[in-house]
Amino acid sequence: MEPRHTEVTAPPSTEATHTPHSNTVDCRKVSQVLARVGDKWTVLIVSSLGGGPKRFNELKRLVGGISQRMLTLTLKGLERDGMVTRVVTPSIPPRVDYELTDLGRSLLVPVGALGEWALANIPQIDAARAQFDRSSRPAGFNLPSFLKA
Amino acid sequence: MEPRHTEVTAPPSTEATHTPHSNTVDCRKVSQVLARVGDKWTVLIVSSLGGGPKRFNELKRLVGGISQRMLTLTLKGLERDGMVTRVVTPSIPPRVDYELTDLGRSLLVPVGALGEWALANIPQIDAARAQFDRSSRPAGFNLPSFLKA
DNA sequence: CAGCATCCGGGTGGATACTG
DNA sequence: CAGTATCCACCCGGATGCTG
Repeated sequence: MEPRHTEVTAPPSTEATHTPHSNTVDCRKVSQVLARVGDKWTVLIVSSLGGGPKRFNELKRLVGGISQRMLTLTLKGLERDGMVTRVVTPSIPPRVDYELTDLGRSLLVPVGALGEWALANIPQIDAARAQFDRSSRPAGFNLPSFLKA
Repeated sequence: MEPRHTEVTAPPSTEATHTPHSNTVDCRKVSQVLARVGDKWTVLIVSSLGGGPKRFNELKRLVGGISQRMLTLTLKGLERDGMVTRVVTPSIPPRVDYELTDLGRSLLVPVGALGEWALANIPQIDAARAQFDRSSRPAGFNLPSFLKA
């Protein structure tokens, strides 16, 4: 699909030739971060870890509804991104603790802000949806499920 | 999959019986908003609209790499959520303008904060990824693509 | 306990062709 | 120009079974 949105805010000016990092790259990377934050489990896991280190099944219970597959995968992704640390205690039975890094904790700040926004504006969103559905649905059209939930 | 994470920060205490809205519901709705914000196109489109009203193909060019299908779908979803307005001018050729509502503009604030965070911390993330890949990849394992990009 | 490997269904989203 | 309709490939993510 090759996203190539050269810029979003400012028009391309002629002084963009000598800077080693075109903001195109930044824009792409920001989108990546947004995508990670927006994925189904990341925020839930990071939030759960906000209360301190947790073990694998402990997290599984806290998040609720996640499969081990996705928990493992998401944790590994977060570890790769430097958001969480994974500490193995080779005992029997084995013990693994996951903990937020400073980077992971710092992420909680803007994410929390977004959460606050959501909490404050969900009534408006719900109202808009209800009205939209009342006007448009009878005419016989519907959105794909992933945009409705 | 039925996410039922009763709480994320505080343990379930016995005083959660008389409030009409369990925070379970709120938590689910917040996740929905996060999912919307994190989806592939929403933020890009909302950001593009931040500079003022835009027409359909204008948006398509600004976002860059989006298919009309997804542009239409995402715009309709944003309209349903009360984030953008859609104004049709029945001329030949037809003209349709999309514009952010107050709600949509207010979303740009926390999203901008997240963007700032991303911009500030991407170097750290990249460094963590590079190191992680250097240590773990040789051993012969790899993450699914959607967690790597 | 803490995973990994495999299978597999459903949904997401791109490409293409057609309409008002 | 601004969409709609259809087809289809890919991959996310759940369920299950097996290891150390």
